[in-house]
Amino acid sequence: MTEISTPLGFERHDHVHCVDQGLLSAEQRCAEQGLRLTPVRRKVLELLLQEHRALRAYAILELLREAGFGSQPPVAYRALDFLVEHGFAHKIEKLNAFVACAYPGEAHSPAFMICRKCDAIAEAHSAPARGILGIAARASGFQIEKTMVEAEGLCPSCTDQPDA
Amino acid sequence: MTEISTPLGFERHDHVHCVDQGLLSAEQRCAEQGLRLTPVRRKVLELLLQEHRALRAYAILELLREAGFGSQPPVAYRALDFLVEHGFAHKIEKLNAFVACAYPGEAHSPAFMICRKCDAIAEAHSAPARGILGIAARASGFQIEKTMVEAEGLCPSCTDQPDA
DNA sequence: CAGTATATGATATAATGTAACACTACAAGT
DNA sequence: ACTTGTAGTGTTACATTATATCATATACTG
Repeated sequence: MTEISTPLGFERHDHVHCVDQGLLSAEQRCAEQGLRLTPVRRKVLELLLQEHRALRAYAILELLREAGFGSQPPVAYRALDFLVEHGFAHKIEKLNAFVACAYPGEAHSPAFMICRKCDAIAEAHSAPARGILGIAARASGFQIEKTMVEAEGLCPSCTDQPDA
Repeated sequence: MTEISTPLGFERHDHVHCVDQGLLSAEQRCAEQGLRLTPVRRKVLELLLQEHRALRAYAILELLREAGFGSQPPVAYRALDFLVEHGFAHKIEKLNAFVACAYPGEAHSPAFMICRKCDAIAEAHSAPARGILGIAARASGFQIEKTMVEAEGLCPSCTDQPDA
């Protein structure tokens, strides 16, 4: 697993660095904030970091089983809830699936670009509440707490190979 | 059902007008574009127009059953697919539920404000592809085809009654 | 080390969504 | 009118996604 592989932001990169860095920063932040990065939670984060794709809960569950953890749905969902709640991962609503956060630690309002062909996912930032939506919200008295942006389309590789 | 009721854009309004107008404009557009607004589809649209809330597929299914239509999941999902595909309704991914489009006919990229307390929903416009997200997409070579924006928060009524 | 809070394991079940097939309604061409 | 094709409906069966609940285990706190 040391090769340069799957796309992050659709670009090739040193993937081991991703995983190690991701786990490390999660450990640090949990220590700082008194959160418990238990074995299951750590494992799930590791699994997510290994893919720049969204993993579905039951795929994670299967991988957990292989790794010797409990294999009933709540095991995966609880770990995912923890990771999402604390910003280590995000849920892609469109796919009912989960990805590791690409900018852990930084407070941000993520926006996802989802390739409809290969399911690759890149995370960007967004600020919908600053634009027209924010204006509409203020006008109507709606208090925005969280926003979710997901864009569907074609990633660079799939654009280049329209028939593959 | 003639009273002024549920919020649209969180404001009181003449709801009968909503429903009638919605059905009428759908009929017109279907006629123009050679689409078939069959009884099931029309009924589902009517059900959605009656609520400015998201209805889940199985709730719709139940209402269809009461109205004498088929009551198996595909009946509802197929009608919903039709309505969504042609812009008469939208799916709220966050809730796995559906709402009637508030701006049928107008090409638009909807943004939803979802009250986490009472589940009321208002539809606004958005243009995420014009902002930071668009820049990120162009930079990475991602071709945005469709975007989804959902904001979670508190609607005006729920803000005013923080404990209800 | 007792008591409390938090996390895990496991069972069961709920909620959401689809594949596939038989049948029907309707439009188009002859 | 007849037949042929297409799209829509109804139904069965099943797949996928998610939770409630309870029992057990583990970890922090005084």
